[in-house]
Amino acid sequence: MLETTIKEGLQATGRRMTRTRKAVLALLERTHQPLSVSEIFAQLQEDHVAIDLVTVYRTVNVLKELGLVVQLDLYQEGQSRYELKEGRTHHHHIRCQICGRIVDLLLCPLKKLTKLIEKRTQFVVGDHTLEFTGFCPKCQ
Amino acid sequence: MLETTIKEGLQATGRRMTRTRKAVLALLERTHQPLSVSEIFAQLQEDHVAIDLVTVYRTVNVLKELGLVVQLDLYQEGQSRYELKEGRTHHHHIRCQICGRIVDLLLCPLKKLTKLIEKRTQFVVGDHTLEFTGFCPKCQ
DNA sequence: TTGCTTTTGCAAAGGACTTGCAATATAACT
DNA sequence: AGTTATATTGCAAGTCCTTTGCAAAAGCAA
Repeated sequence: MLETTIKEGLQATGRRMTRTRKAVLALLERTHQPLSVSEIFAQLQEDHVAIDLVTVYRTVNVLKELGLVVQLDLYQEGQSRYELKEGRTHHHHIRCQICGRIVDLLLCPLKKLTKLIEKRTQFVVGDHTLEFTGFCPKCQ
Repeated sequence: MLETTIKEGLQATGRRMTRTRKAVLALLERTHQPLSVSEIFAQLQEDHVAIDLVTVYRTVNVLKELGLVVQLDLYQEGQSRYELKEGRTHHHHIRCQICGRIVDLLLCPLKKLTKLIEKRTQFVVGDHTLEFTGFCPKCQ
C-alpha cells in the first residue's frame, strides 16, 4: 500500500507520517488531475479535514523533495500544480482554455531532440517543461 | 526602422509613442536575451532613464497585446520574460541552471506532435510552452 | 508515559504583478 | 506655436501565490 511505502520514505529522512500528510496523499491518490495547493486546501475543507493552507504548501514541498510528486507549471496559470508520481512515467499535459480540464498526454517526444540540443548548444540538458493549451471536445 | 513601424501599431490602437516606451523598446532591441521586468527596470536605471517599475509592467503588456513581444515563462523561474518578435520565428530556449544564461533553440519540433495530440485527445491544440534547463559549457 | 524533535497553525512577510487616481505628456486641432 | 482632449505616468496601495518565524501540539522511540 502506498501509505506504508511513503512512511518509510519520510522516516528515512527523519520525517514523520502525520494526519495532514495522510490526507494530502490520499487526495492526490484518488484524484486524476494535477491539483493546485488551493484546490487541495478547498477539497480537504469540504472533506472536513482540518488543515491550514500553509501546511498544504509545506506538504507538497516535502513530497516534491522526496520525489513522490511532480510540480507542474502549466501555461500561464500563475500557480503550480502537483501530481503523484506513483508508478507513472514522465508525461505532459494539455489544458482546455475554457473549462480548465487537464488531460494527460502519455508521451514525451523529446529524447531525440535532447541529443540534438546537446550537440548544437554544448549544454548538458537537464529538465524540460512541455505543456499545451487548446479547446477540449466539449468546449469547441 | 523599427520605432516607426511600432509607432504606427500603437497609433492604430489609439495609443501613443512615449519616452518610456521608446526606452523599453530600444533595450529589448539591443539585448539578445529575453528580459524580465525587473531586469528591464534595473538596466534602464543604469542607463539613467527615469521610469517606474509599474510603467515597465504596463509597457510589456501593451507590447504583448500588439503582438510585438512574446512572453516566456521559463522552467520554475517565478517571473515572466519578454522578447521582441521582430522578424524572428517561433522558437524555444534553454537556460543554464548555474549562471542563468539563456540560449535560443532555433527549432520547434512540435508540428507533427500537435497533429498526433489532436487525433488522440480530440482537443484543438492552441499554444504550447517548451523550455529546457541544463548546464552550459562554462558551468559544467 | 516520558521526553525529544518534527510538524502544525497563526500571523506576518516576501515577491511578482495589478489597479486607482491625480499629475503630466503626447498628438491632434486651430 | 498654442490649446485642448485624452493617453500615459508615477506613486501608493492592493491582490495573489508562496514562504518564514515562532510558540503550541503531535509523532515516535525508549
